[in-house]
Amino acid sequence: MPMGLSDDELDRIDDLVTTQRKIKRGDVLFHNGEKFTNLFAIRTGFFKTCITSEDGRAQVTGFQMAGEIVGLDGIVNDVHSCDAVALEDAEVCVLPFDRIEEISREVNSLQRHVHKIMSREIVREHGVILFLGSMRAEERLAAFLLNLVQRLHARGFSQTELLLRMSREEIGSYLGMKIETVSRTFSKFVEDGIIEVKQRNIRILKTDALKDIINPKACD
Amino acid sequence: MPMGLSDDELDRIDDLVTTQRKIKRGDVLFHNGEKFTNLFAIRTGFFKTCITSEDGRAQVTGFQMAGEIVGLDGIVNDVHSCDAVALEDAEVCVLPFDRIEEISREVNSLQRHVHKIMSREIVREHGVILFLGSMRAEERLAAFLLNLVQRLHARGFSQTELLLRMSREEIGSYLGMKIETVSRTFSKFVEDGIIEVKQRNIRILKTDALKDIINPKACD
DNA sequence: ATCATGTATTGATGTTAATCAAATGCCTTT
DNA sequence: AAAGGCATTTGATTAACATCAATACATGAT
Repeated sequence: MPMGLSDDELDRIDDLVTTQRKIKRGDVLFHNGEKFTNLFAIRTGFFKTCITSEDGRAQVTGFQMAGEIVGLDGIVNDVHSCDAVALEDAEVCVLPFDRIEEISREVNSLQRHVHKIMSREIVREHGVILFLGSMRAEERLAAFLLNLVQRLHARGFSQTELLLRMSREEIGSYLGMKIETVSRTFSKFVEDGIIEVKQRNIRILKTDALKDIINPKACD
Repeated sequence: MPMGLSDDELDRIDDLVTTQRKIKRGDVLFHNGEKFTNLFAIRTGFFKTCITSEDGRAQVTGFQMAGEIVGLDGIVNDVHSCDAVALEDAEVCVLPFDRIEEISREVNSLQRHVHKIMSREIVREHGVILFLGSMRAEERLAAFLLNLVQRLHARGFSQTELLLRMSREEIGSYLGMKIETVSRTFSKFVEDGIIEVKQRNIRILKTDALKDIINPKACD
């Protein structure tokens, strides 16, 4: 939370971060139906959030990495409505939400920050809705890879290389396609010389080609 | 906003609702790229929100009716990232967001309310992601109809009859399917005796059948 | 009422991705 | 190293939906 804050304000925010929690790969940070009391700021590691409908249909709704906040779904009904699962060993800061509300009454910049985080999540989901509603398989995977690499780059990682923390199945669930289609689409990108794939290691050879797939160049 | 509030608190919230705005059918309440300053509470009428990607792909992200709030997408970057269009003549309360932040510092229940509204929108979008990612055409349309009629019923309207405010095209965009598929799916429901359709008037004959479509009964 | 325009339905065909099925490769355990 | 269990890839077929095309219907303007 890098903002111009007074010492006093910083102290207040320090109060907020009381506990940390370590989560092992595969473990659940919170699950659907669990009482909501905390938001979680991811310090290290990688998570997925997923919902399950009554009939057992599962859907990955997002992948979260260091610096991002999970748990916002729980605020509305004081109950979490999705699961958050660690895709690798992780550490999170536990942020009691009643404390957040309390402090954000006094520290304007925290209040603003909380609002922006929630709004950002809404806008992010708009993007997911866009690609699920209107893109074909290749476009979805291209958008997914570009989004991941862009977020990783913002954290100081390579713009061209990434290690997928999730399985093909989880990618498929997120992108609304079956595992076979995910695999075939990766293979197609490799054939076309756009990426290299070694298991979960991806090297992007032609970023522009990925962009072109999503946003085909008008030729007239 | 029905909550136990003191007179003083109610006065503060009255302050908030300074202006009302009338919007004609087809007119835009706010559009992508416009500076964000206000949220809008829908008093009467019906809206759609939609985003457009760079290459002109359009996607309806939601339909909003009386009592719901639009504009939350604008908070994160102080710029709206979608369009809100009236599908019928409408009236909205204009809620300056800086005033909301100011007052919600003092009136805890307003603060809580704002947080819940934003969280509710996040959870709603999870639901959209679920059906876009994992449901087939019939399931999507069934879920759409049930959701609409349930929201209308909560506002005192019929549980079985509804007037669609949006075109087949807009339904299709929201549900990630083409207009022809929307039309065919309506026709199929009519053939099956599940609904009656007269243009945009829908009468639901078998609510349970719609529920079964989404959530097929296990038979073993 | 008639015409024009936009909206919706229906039919025939094509494309995309799902499904079914098998094989391959990787990683862990013994 | 061998065996077993997953995850992934690849191939063949099918199902779902999109596209193309034509028609019907409804609404508003003249």
